Amino acid sequence: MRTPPRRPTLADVAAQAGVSTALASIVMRDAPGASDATRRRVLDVADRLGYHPDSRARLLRSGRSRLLGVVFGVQHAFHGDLVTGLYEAAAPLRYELTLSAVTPRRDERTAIGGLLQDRCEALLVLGPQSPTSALATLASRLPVVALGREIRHRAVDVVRNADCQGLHQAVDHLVGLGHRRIVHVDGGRTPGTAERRRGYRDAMRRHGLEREIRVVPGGPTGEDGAAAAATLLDTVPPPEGPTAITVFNDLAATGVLDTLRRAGLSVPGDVSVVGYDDSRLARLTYLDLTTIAQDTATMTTLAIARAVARIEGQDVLQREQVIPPHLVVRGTTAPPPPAPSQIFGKTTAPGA
Amino acid sequence: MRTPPRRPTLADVAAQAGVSTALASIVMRDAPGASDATRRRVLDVADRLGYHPDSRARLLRSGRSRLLGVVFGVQHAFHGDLVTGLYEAAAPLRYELTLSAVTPRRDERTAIGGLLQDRCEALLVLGPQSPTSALATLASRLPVVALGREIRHRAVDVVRNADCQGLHQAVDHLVGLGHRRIVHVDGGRTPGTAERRRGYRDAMRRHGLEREIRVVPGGPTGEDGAAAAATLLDTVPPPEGPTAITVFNDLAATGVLDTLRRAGLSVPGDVSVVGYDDSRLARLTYLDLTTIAQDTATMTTLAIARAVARIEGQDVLQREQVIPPHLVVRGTTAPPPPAPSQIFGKTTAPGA
DNA sequence: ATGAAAGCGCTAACAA
DNA sequence: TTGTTAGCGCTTTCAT
Repeated sequence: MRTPPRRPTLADVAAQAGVSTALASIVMRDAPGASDATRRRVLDVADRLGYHPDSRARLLRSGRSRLLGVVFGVQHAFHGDLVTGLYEAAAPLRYELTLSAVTPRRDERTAIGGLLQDRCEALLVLGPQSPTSALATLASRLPVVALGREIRHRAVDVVRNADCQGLHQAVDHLVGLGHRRIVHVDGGRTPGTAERRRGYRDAMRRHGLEREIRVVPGGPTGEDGAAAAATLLDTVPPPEGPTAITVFNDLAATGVLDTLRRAGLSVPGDVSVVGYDDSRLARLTYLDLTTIAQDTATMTTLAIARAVARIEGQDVLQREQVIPPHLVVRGTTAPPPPAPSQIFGKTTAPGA
Repeated sequence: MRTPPRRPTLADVAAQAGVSTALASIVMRDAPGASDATRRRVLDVADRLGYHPDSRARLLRSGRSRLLGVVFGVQHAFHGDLVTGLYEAAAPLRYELTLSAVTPRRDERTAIGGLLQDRCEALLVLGPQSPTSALATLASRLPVVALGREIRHRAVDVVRNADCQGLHQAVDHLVGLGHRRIVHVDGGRTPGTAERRRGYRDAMRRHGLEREIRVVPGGPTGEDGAAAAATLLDTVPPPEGPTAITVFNDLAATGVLDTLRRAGLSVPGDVSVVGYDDSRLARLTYLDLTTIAQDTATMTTLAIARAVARIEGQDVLQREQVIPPHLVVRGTTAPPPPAPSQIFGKTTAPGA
C-alpha cells in the first residue's frame, strides 16, 4: 500500500509523453526549442507522475548549482529576518538558498562543511563567529559574504549595519526630546559593541554632553540588560540618575525595562529606553519599544547581489558595504520628567 | 589573484596521490579495502587540495541521498529548539538535514517544493500549516512526519506534545501550592489551544474546582496575553479574583506578567503565572517563568527515528506519538497570598 | 590492496 | 522542432 520507492525520472516522463529525454528536459527547464503541444503534453505527464527534477543530477551536469549557502543561528530572532530577506532577494536572480544552522551543539565549522558538500557557489554567513583566518581560507575557495560583522580581510565581502550611526540617531532622538543624562548599556563581548559604544560617545560629545557620558557594562541577553539596570539603580546617586538609557539590543532592553518597572519606575514617564535591531521583540509584543532598525531588506539584497557578482566574476568596487539604520519611535521614549532628580535610587516609592 | 574557479575533484586527488579514483573513493568514504599507507597519502593530498566530496554526485550515484528535509518557521523560536534537536538526532544515524524555511513571504508549499528537488528521502514538517489533504498527497510520495500538530490521516506520521497533560501538570502544581482560583488564558485559534483548554478544565474538575473554571480568550502573542490580563483585571470583581493564571504559551505569559506588574501586582506574591513551551523566553531571560516544557529531545529523536524507519521500510506500530511534557518550576509560582480577596480589581477593599 | 569500466539523472552539443 | 550522444563526479561491481 505504501508508495513504490522509486520516484519518477525525466526518462519516465519522456517515455510516457513519447518524446526524448532531451526534449523533455527542454520543457522542464522552460528553455526555448519545443512546440507548445509538446510542452503541454510533457508538463501534463510530469504533473500526473508527480515528477520533480533531481536538482543533484541537474546541477551535476550543468556544472553549476546556482546554490547559495546560508549559515545562520537558529537562536537569533534577527537571523530569521535576514533569512526571510535573503530568500526574497535570491529568487528574482534565480538562485536557490540552502540553509545550514548553527545550534548550541553544531558549530559554524560544521555548518559550513555541510554547505561546502552541497556545492554552493557562494557562502553567506550571518554574524560569523569563525576567526578571520578561517573565513579567509574559505574565501580562497569560493566567494564569502559576511553579514552583520566586520571582517578585516580583503578576500571577504562584508555587508553590515552602521552601528555607530545607529547610536547617533538614538542619542539625537533623546536629546531632541530634552534628555541630557543619557547612559549606554553596552553589549559586552558581542560583535558590534565597540562601534555602538563609540557612536554613543561621539554623539554625546557632538551635543556638548561629554560630561554626561556613562557606559554601563552589559551584554546581549535579557539578563545582561536586567543586571545593568540594577547596577544603575544601585550605584548612581539619585540627583545624577539618568533620564534615558540606550541599550545594546532589544533583548537586553527588555531586561532593562523589566528591572526599571519592577523598581516602580515608569517608562517612558520617568526614564526613556531605546533598543537596537527592531527585532520582533520590539515590534510584535506589548513592549512597544523605541529602537534602531537595521535595514534588513537593503542588507539582504546587497548581500545576495554581491555574492552573485562574485560568482559571475564581475568587478567589485567596495568590499565592505555599510548600511545606515533608522530610528523607529515607539512608546518607550518621551521627554524627561520635569523634576530633574529623584528618579534613581532604591527608596523610590512605587506609583500610586 | 582570485582562486581558480574549479574545485578539486576526486580524480584530482587520485591523480596527485597516484591511485585510481576507485581507491581514492574508498579512502574518502572510510570504507574497508585500502592500506594504511594509501589511506594516509590520499587523505593528505585531499587535505592539501582542500577537497570536499561532491555530495550531489556521490548521492546521485549511490541512489540514495540520506537526506532528511526539514520545513520550519524562521519566526518560531521554538522551531529553533526543534531544529537543534533534529540535527543531533540525525547525526548518529548518518542522515543529513536540509533546511527549508517558511517565512512571511515564502509559504510552506514553496518550502516543500525546494526540498523535493533536493531528493530528500523523507520530510519533517514543523507545525505544518498545509491542509491535511496536501500533506496526504505528499505522503504518498515519501514519508512525511508532522511535528507539533495533530494530523488526522493514516499516511502521515505525527509526533507531538501531550498538550492536555501539560495543563494537568500546571494545574496540579498550582493546586498543590494551595491555589483554587486558577484561570486559563487560551491560545485563540492557534493549534493546540483546544487540547490545552480541555486539559485545564479536566484538571480543575479532578480537583473538585469545577466552579472555579474560567477561560479567558487569548492568543499566541505577547499582546494577546497582555490583553487577556487586562480583561481579567477589569472584569473580575475583587473577591473572586484569581490567584493563579495558566497561559497558553510563554510569549503570551510574558504579556500577562507585564500587565500584572504594571498594575502594581507582584508575581508570584499576589498572582502566580505558568507558561507553556519552556522557550528561550522562559529560560534565558530575567523572567524566570514557571512553565510546561515540551520534551524536545524526545520529540526530535522520535521524529527522526520514525522518518528513518519509514525510509528503510520497517513496520511501524503507532502512527501518532504523543510525548508527555513536564513541569519546570521557576520563579513565577508560589503559594497564594494569605488574604483571599484583595488582589484583583481597581479598588483594593479588604472584604470584611 | 588496487584498478577498469559502467552508470546514477540530467543537460549540452550537435545532428537530423 | 526533435533525437543522439557524451559526460558531470562519484560509487560500485568485477577483475587483477
